[in-house]
Amino acid sequence: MVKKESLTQKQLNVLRIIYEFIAANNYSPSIRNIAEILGLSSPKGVSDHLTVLEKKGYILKSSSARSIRLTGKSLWYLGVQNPSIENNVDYLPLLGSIAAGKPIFAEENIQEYIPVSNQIMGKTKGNYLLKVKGDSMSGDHIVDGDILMVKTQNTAENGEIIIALVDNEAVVKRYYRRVGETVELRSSNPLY
Amino acid sequence: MVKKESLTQKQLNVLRIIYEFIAANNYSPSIRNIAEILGLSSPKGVSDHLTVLEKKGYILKSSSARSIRLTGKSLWYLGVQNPSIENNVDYLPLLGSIAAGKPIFAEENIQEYIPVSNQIMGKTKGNYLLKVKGDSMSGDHIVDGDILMVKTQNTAENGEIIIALVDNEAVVKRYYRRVGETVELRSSNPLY
DNA sequence: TATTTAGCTATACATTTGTATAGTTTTTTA
DNA sequence: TAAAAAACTATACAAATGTATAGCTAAATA
Repeated sequence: MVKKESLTQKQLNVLRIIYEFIAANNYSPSIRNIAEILGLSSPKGVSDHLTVLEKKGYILKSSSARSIRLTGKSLWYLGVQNPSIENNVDYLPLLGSIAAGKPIFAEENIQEYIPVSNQIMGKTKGNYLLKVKGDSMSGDHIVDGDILMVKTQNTAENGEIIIALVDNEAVVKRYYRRVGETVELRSSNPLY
Repeated sequence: MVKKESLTQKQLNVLRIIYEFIAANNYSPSIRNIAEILGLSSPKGVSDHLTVLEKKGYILKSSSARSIRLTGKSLWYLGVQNPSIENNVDYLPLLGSIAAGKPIFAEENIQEYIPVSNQIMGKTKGNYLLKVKGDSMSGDHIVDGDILMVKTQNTAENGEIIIALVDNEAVVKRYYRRVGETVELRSSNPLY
């Protein structure tokens, strides 16, 4: 939970200067760069500001030179595009449903690439987005036209919603392991 | 047409290291950072590489610390996303549901900031994410715990799903304009 | 073959840079 | 009104950092 951390006028000013410097140069300002823009004669003033801004969650910094990064919070607060992203976004392919017989990962089936936050999807390789066709999973509120965020993994728990490849077509089902080697894939819509 | 000034294997390697460092840290590596990754004992070796890479148009640098930037040419050459300027995601606040009486935009209600692709949300200001509480809209497959992507606009069409502020609490309903000045907000779950 | 380029080592050096110490003044807040 | 927080000045310092000097070897080029 983000705490109530409003900024003073001067702190906001420092944040703006950092944003503008990065937008103009593509690398972080040094503490003395900021001091000069503000007209301050000592680096300590700016250093204090940066400490507060980091504590309030508006910037990230390390001890190495020119390493100030703006967080999502500050980018939203400033109402600007991010010149340097805090967390990476991964471009995931949006897979549609293609004619039977062709594998879903065929290039004709990639509709577009959409950036998805790692905060949402994590960094696992092989993740993708899948457009749902049909209403066989409407009992789980997965309906026609929905876009599923699919995590690729090797194992599944009983009862989990999984994507199975049946005859090269992707089907969304619940996974149930049964006695022996058989596996049941169940639709959540009783009509199926 | 971009002129392809070819790189040697080692120069390409340096370029890759710079890309990966920026992608991981969001700020440029120092010359000695690169030397360490390459296993070189002197900064001069890397410095020579950077001079060549800049002459060939793959990087930009200045004399200040950690100021290496990758050019469009090198990003194209590497076949990767731009690690320093990501202009197609906006950071949106994820709003939760708080105790009655407090406005939903209160800072205590901002749970985190999540980057969302402009391909999904567009670039409208004032957009936000809202965590759903309760099942009054389950008929529209909006259920407890879902995250809604909310577009801020001034008008609504009859029958559209909208977020209304009732006593400072956000409620998700369908919007129906009726004769006269009254407006009906309807739940999609008949139990409500 | 002669010359240039690529790719280094080792060392040195002047800045740049983040951080610290020790204060002062102003503005908020309780 | 007293205390705390914010916002500075001035100075110092070690570490980080880009750059330079003076070499070396191997590969590519003319």
